[in-house]
Amino acid sequence: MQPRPRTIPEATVARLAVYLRVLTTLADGGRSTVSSGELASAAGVNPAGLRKDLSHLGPCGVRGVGYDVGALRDRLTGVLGVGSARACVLVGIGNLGSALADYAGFGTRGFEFVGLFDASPARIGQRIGDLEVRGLDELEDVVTTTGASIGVITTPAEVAQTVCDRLAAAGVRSILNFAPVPLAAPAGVDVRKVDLSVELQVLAFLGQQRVPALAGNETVGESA
Amino acid sequence: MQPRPRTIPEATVARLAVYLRVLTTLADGGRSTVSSGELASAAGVNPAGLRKDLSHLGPCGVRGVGYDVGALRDRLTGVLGVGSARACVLVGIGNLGSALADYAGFGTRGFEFVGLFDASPARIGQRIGDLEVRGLDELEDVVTTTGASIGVITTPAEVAQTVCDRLAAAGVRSILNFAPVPLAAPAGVDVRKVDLSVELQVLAFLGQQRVPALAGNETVGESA
DNA sequence: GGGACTTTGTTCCTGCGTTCACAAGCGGCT
DNA sequence: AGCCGCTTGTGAACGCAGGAACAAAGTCCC
Repeated sequence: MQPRPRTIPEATVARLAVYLRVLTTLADGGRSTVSSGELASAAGVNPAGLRKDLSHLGPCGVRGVGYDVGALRDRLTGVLGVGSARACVLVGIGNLGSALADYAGFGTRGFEFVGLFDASPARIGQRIGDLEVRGLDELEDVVTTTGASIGVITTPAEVAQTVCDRLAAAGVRSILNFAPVPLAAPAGVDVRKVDLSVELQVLAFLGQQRVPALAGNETVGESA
Repeated sequence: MQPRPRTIPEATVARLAVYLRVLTTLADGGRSTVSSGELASAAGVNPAGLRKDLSHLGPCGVRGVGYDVGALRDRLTGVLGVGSARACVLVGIGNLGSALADYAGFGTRGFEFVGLFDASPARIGQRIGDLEVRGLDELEDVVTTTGASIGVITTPAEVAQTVCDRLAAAGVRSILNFAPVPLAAPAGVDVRKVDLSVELQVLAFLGQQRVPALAGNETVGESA
């Protein structure tokens, strides 16, 4: 007797986040309703798939009309859990870490960095945005005090596992890993990996594989 | 009569890139052979899946022994097309773009940035690594001259499509897009998207969804 | 030289994600 | 009030990725 099953496929969740972004843009533009076709093309997905994704949160559209932009945006905000800002810590303030700490796309989406950490004394004390880089020894204190639930790892590969262990022990329950190593975490802690060099290598392979095909270029395709 | 079908699943290609990285590390350590189990655990995947992935490039192991580290590394290098360095251009030298331009993980993996571009006069002329940031008007010239086949977009969302169009017209055939918009490219041009804020939102959702479950933490799991 | 053990390569199967196609429902027009 | 067009929501089929189990093959030991 539960109207909607509690499990939403991970691939769907990723697309819901995209829909939310598009809806926010539409709402800022004063738009009141959207059809699934229009929303799907703005998000770069199939209209039927979009409707199926949205059906996971119960009926939220009006047949013959479409979806109410504001209502759907609020619904997605609630489901994705970005209604209240989430505290995040970032470990490893190299080039990539600095960029992420300053990345506007996070702050405007319900995420707030509450601690930046690095092992190098040269970086400790440096200011990025309105935060000061702290030493790794303060990691547990800050996580406990702020109740941060998300950790981002941009350290060298060699220390990533150690940092992961300390984050998990301190109470962080979700970890985004940019280091090129697989991380083992205790059950109850989610780890997602982003591997930038792998992305490039996949591209290189696809490009090389396509060369002998000599594909024509008369049509236009949608790519996510 | 083609011993190996020319199509390798994209998910497999991504893992092959990971295997290549692990193999390089092993080779540097002087290791001569590896078993699928060991390689799989180092890469964070299932042993059976690893063997299936490798089977796409024909038999390359010795039963009862394992895989020759050097030979397999060379084979993967060839298949992935990173034998010769690939020329890349990067458009949008903000925080993220600067970090990528300096990211060591690219240069050591067969990718070389040959051009950095930005629209802001304040950034033009700035040096990053051994390259100088150029104006967008030089984009086509540099792509043509260097024969760059890969483009990386780290611009604001508003101009990403325009940059994509210019890259494709100039001859770039693979594009890595960090801007939070779906890009349309001509057929024959591959586009891959990396959306950092979506990754965080998925993490936030998984974390919130897990709260009512109150999962125990007695076991240890592998997370990619 | 033969047997047993180890490890690969393959095959089957299960489950998930995606897509297509249709029925149900709502607003607007006559 | 009734009809029509439009759009959502859902059911079914297809294809793909992942995992487990089994057979082939090579090596080491007796």
